[in-house]
Amino acid sequence: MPVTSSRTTLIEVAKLAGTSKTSVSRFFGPERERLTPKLQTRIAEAANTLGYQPNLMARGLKGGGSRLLGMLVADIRNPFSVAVVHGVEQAARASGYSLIVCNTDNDPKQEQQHLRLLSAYQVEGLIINASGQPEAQLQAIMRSGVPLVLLDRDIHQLDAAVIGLDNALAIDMALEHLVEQGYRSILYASESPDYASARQERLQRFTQQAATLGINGQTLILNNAVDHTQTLNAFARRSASAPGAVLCANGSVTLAMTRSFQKLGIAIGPTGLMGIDELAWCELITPGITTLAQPTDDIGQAAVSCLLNQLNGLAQTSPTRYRHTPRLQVRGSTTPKHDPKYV
Amino acid sequence: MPVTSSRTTLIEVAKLAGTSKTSVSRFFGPERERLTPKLQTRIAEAANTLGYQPNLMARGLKGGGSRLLGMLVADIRNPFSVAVVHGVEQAARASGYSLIVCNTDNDPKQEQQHLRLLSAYQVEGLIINASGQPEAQLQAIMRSGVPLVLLDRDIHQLDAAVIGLDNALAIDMALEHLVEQGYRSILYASESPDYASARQERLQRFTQQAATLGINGQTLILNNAVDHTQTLNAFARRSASAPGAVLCANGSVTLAMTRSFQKLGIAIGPTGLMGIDELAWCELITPGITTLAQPTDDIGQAAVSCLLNQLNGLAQTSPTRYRHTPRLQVRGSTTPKHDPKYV
DNA sequence: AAACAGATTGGGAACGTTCCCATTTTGATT
DNA sequence: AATCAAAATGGGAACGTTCCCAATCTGTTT
Repeated sequence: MPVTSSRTTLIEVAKLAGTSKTSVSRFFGPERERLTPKLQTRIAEAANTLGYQPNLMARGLKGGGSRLLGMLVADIRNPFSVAVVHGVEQAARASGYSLIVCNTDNDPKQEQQHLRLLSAYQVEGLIINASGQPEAQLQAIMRSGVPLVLLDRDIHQLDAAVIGLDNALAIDMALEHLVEQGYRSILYASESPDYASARQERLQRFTQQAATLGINGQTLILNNAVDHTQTLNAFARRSASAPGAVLCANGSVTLAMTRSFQKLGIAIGPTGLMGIDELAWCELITPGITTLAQPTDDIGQAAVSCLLNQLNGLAQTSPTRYRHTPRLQVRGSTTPKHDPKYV
Repeated sequence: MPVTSSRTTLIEVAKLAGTSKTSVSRFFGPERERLTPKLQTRIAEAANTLGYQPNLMARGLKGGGSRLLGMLVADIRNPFSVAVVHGVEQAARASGYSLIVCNTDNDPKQEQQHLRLLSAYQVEGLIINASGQPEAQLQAIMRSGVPLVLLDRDIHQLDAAVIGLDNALAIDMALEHLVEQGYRSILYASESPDYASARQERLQRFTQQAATLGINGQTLILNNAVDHTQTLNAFARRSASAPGAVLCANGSVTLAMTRSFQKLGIAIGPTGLMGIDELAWCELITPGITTLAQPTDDIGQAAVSCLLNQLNGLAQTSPTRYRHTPRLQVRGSTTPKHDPKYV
């Protein structure tokens, strides 16, 4: 056994098996069945003793396709993103694709760089959870024939499918639940919507529906420059007379709000607390935080199958939106202790 | 602008710039400085108007190296793993490498498959957080000259560097803190050590040090088959007379134990609770859970630089272990309310 | 037995790049 | 002006695969 053996190639396997490179190539491709059983075993043996691994770089070079999917994630430390990555990876693997995941840390600069990188690796499809609005780059990528799917966040002037939560429905479900529980005044807490379309949609639907339903709706835009505890405290104290609830636009907002509740000594429940995105610790905070869980595996799978459809020429007629339905996970944080005489 | 333009190549850029492919190749490689400024601008312009992207597959094929690092993660939904991935990615990017992350979901079968895949992509280095003991495969990879680093979990009979927490030190720090706080009886909760060397090391150090320090040390091995609440309950009730604490071997154990504390109505603090691994929610559980935070960014960086050293021929003389020091994050869960008359 | 169709196999070009080496250009020195 | 060294540039082979097409082999039909 050699101390350092450079990688074995197709040709060496062919030589050992006493056949041609073409046959070995076929053996490892989709045409294995065209080979005589005898030849197949001979090749299998040779490949085995040499420990042969096909070189996917070479395959990717010559027409065969790279069998790679690329994924751009805005924040890999966000549990929601990780859950979706997990779903995407499962689905990709199941279809014989591998995944390169790039994390942009919400930095448009890094986003641009990673996009260049991914297309340099000849990925066959791209799943984008954007931080900025890299429309120009993405348009160029689409023009070069690489299918592309947007995750959670839309991008203006880009004709691509968007996959994510049904944000309007989520807000509706949350409001319905909160109202049903007796809350009459609702504070919607969100990070700055900026370019994140999901945040925009949720915020917009909230203000719209609050008005329609005749709820006293307020919004609180988080922003590390400004301290939001004032607003929150005022809101909670007022709700001693009429129960109010805080609705959090996503997981990190839920984290921030829970922290603030504790710091300010606001009782959870009497003042309601609810969040979009399910998190492992939501059941641990007494009395448990009610959430809308996103079907992350479904979302990941949808992204991959959308890509695969495009790869197989089943291009959708027009860019579609795939809206997924959240699951309501009721816990104690949305049960006011009051006699619900305000209903 | 063509509706669908197949990818532009080096040659097309050369033609447009009125030069040879070699010069263009140099322009995009490390030899750019060897080119006349005039030629450089000419190439830059041509590449720009054509929107040229070097094809990394072709580069990887012909000697130039793939500039890819591979990483195998046992459980991507574990926040600790994600944090390390994040550190690795940062460090890799800083050195001009990209990262393919594969998640094995703790399944040795998938692990094997992903290892095959990664080496097929000609990764130049491999960072392995193993689920099983794929020694044979890893030995083959090392023999083929690909440097390799183990993360958190050692593998028998493999001469590779191991990077992770200084497990003995972590246990010592935890015990010291708990004893200082007045706890005299400590229950060490861990998942089954199996092949996970970090778990083994922690467990072993615990039993050893408990004996040395004259602490009443018990261990509780979690296991989804058996219900552990009995043991925990008995332990907590007994500690009404002499304060006891539960030490959790890692983040998921901390999660499980916190759940159990709540379900059984055990007061956190009077019965101590402490965990290895810092988690976002540990400060939210009243009165806050004391943790030993792992320096995940440092660990990720160490893994990459260890790989890079090997790539640059600075092979360490013998496989090393890089042991990192945890940071103690004290919170209320390790403050018994008792008058410390038992000290 | 000859002829033929179909299945099986093999040779060679091509993919887009890098690297070796040869060639040309530049500028300094005699 | 001639010579020479160094710098700059270019041509061609090679990397390991896939795919096209040609060559061979099998078994069946006339």
